[in-house]
Amino acid sequence: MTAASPHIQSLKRAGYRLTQARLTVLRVLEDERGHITSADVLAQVERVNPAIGRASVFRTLELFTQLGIIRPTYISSVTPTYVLMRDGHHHHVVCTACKRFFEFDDCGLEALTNNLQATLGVSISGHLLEFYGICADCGAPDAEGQT
Amino acid sequence: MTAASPHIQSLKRAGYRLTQARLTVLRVLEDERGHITSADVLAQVERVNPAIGRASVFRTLELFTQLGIIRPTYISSVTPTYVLMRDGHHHHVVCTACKRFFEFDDCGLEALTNNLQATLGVSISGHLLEFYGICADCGAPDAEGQT
DNA sequence: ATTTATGCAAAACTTTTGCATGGGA
DNA sequence: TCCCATGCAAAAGTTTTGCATAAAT
Repeated sequence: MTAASPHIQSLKRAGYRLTQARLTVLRVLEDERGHITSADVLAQVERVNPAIGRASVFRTLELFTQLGIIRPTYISSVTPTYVLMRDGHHHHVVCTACKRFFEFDDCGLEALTNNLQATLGVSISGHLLEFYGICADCGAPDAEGQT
Repeated sequence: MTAASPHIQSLKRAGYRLTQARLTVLRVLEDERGHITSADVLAQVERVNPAIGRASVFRTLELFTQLGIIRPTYISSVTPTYVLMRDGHHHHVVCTACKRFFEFDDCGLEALTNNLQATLGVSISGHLLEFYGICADCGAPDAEGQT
């Protein structure tokens, strides 16, 4: 009954109730290891617990975004892809051809973060770093874009 | 009538035609200095040239995204905010409270980019770096609320 | 016992098609 | 001239309300 996820902690710390809808959405997000479209969250939640309404899923996604638990990004299509912000940050490389992504941990942005906080007077809580490119599998066979 | 913007160059280099719709959308994007929602692009284009249809605006935004000229991101709301990718990259800090953003140029990600290309075998063409935080105006030096 | 959060289903929007026609190269 | 790209308007989706009720704390 104790909240295992640190995300649940921030939820309660912010004064929100831990409901079935929120717990289910969080589990779906964590099961997908942090990359999932809103449409898929909707589908998974319905599969796991059909009693949960779509509206609650969207309301939860918005709440989680506000709390910095997740971040919507556009990998492809209209539907946003949500990434889990572990420790407030997330980094990946997206193949613009096949839309696959490759996460990586070390971003070395601590210095820049501190620098920006000092320079702009902003209190930074997290970041998203997204690289775009063509993965090895999609690799350019044509000779057009030489870098 | 030569294309001044380097973005127009990449458009033509990729074999696409320089049409009124595309030129107008690009101008709107550049006028807004690189941060504008799809809804605002739509509105601005209609204002500048009512003859251009909504569908073409969306088709153009998608094309520009594919070409790496712009990148959709979620600053707030359902509507994506498009950022201009000058030289393929873009960096900013977003205040999660007032949604204002602060661009900055130096990201120091060259080493990481090379490292990722070598490690993952990906050919990287650009990146988006987004910091989240509370700006000086929104962040009360005093703990609680405003007022 | 209090409120907050939910579910439902329709309403509100945003984005996408299909196709004949106009406009670039 | 030859096609690509457009415009139109309806269709297809996705996300958001409003409100009575359920359920966390």
